[in-house]
Amino acid sequence: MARKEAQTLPTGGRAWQRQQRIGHILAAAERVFAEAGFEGASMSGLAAAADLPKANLHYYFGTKEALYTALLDSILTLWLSATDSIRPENDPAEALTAYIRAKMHWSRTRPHASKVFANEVLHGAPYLGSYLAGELRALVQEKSRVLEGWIAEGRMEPVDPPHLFFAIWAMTQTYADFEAQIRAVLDRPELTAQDHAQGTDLVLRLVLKGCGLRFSEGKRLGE
Amino acid sequence: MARKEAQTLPTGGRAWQRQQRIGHILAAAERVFAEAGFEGASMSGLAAAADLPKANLHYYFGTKEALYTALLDSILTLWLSATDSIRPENDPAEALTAYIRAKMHWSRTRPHASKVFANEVLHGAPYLGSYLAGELRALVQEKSRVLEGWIAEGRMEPVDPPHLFFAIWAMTQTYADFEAQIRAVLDRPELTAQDHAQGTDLVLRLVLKGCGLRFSEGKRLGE
DNA sequence: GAGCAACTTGACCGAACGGTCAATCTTGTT
DNA sequence: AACAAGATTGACCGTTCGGTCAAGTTGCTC
Repeated sequence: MARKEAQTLPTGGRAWQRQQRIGHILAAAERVFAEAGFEGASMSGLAAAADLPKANLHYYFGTKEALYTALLDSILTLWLSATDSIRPENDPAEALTAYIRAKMHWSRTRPHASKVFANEVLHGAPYLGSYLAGELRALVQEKSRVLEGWIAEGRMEPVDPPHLFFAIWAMTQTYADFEAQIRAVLDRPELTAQDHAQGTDLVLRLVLKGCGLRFSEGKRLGE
Repeated sequence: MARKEAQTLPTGGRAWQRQQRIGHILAAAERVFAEAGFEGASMSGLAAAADLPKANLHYYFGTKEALYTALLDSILTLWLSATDSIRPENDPAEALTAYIRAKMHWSRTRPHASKVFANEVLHGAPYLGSYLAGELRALVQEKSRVLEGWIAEGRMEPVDPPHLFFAIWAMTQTYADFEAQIRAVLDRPELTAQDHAQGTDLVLRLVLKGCGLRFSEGKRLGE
């Protein structure tokens, strides 16, 4: 799956307007696909969410499947960028803290994107299978080697790196994907910034202490 | 949502055969709804999976929605039973270990049930909303008081109990719900018993050490 | 074994689905 | 101002959807 980024286009031009429309449609589609899933979303529903005629969506994307994969594609760009802090020369506690905070922040600010991804994987990743087995797997292997290096140097306790990633993904994304459950249990009309802060604290606590690293409650980077 | 259990029926009787059929249809529906979601599953697909004519499913359940909610209902019975070990008089480490092992075992043996539940919550829990806000919320409040008791007695470190439950649910259920992702990253045709054992070890490590409790790798109850 | 309720099922229905298309309007270029 | 390429859209199409129904079969009761 190729991922190309829009280079800076002269504002107001024909191609620029095209990018605007496509971005507008994808933003609406993210909401609809997140709430209804691929099968549950209808082209007329997607069109209504974008406030455009259905035929217009077909003009830009051809098929529902193409619109969906274009959306997945745009989401993956975000997905891969959060592991930057995990590098051999960094401090393990600071690197993991930064990674977890980034994932939690992403769950808070882009819950729909997380849900679209979750729905795709939940149903067997029919469109994302090759990405998972390719780019994601390679990324996990690379970052796992970094963790193994830290373990070998005695800078953290021996934990299985891939499974640690699974645990971190699960705990952080649950605040987006299973938000309905968390809201119900906490009896909130919607999750507050404080709920997310408490969740972040707990995830940091479990991961850092689980890896034998120091953890101090409520700590922010730089304190 | 009422939950009634089949009392022992005389084998081979009229009512007994009816229960058999219903159980057979629900078992097939669990697979189909897990793989396709509510909207993605079709009545003809459900009928094919159960190897019965479509009209026969309508005879027993009336509508697709009724079949789906009957399935959810049967799943919830399992869901609520795993927290039994969390009682004030038990040892915190042993209670949490038993709970996590139960949840992990359930992810391994009933992955489809987990996926159906996950799909429902992911899309806003339209049918499960009242259960989440009712029975589940009450259960979490009750068990949270147990944890708070342990914390007050100094038997574990202060962690936010509801968020701890969210974390445990997320980490354990991820081995069922996001199995496609884990399989891809680990490069497996399917998850092995050892993969689950390593996952269990990691979840136990994070939770026990995160709560300031002792953790020894590979430990089983009674060792 | 007659009668009846429970069950089974192929054929069918209106609605909604994803997708197509030709007619029309807009816009950058010359 | 003229023109071509791009963009817009209402109307339409074949398929599949969830659901219904009537005709037929089965099995329990008396």
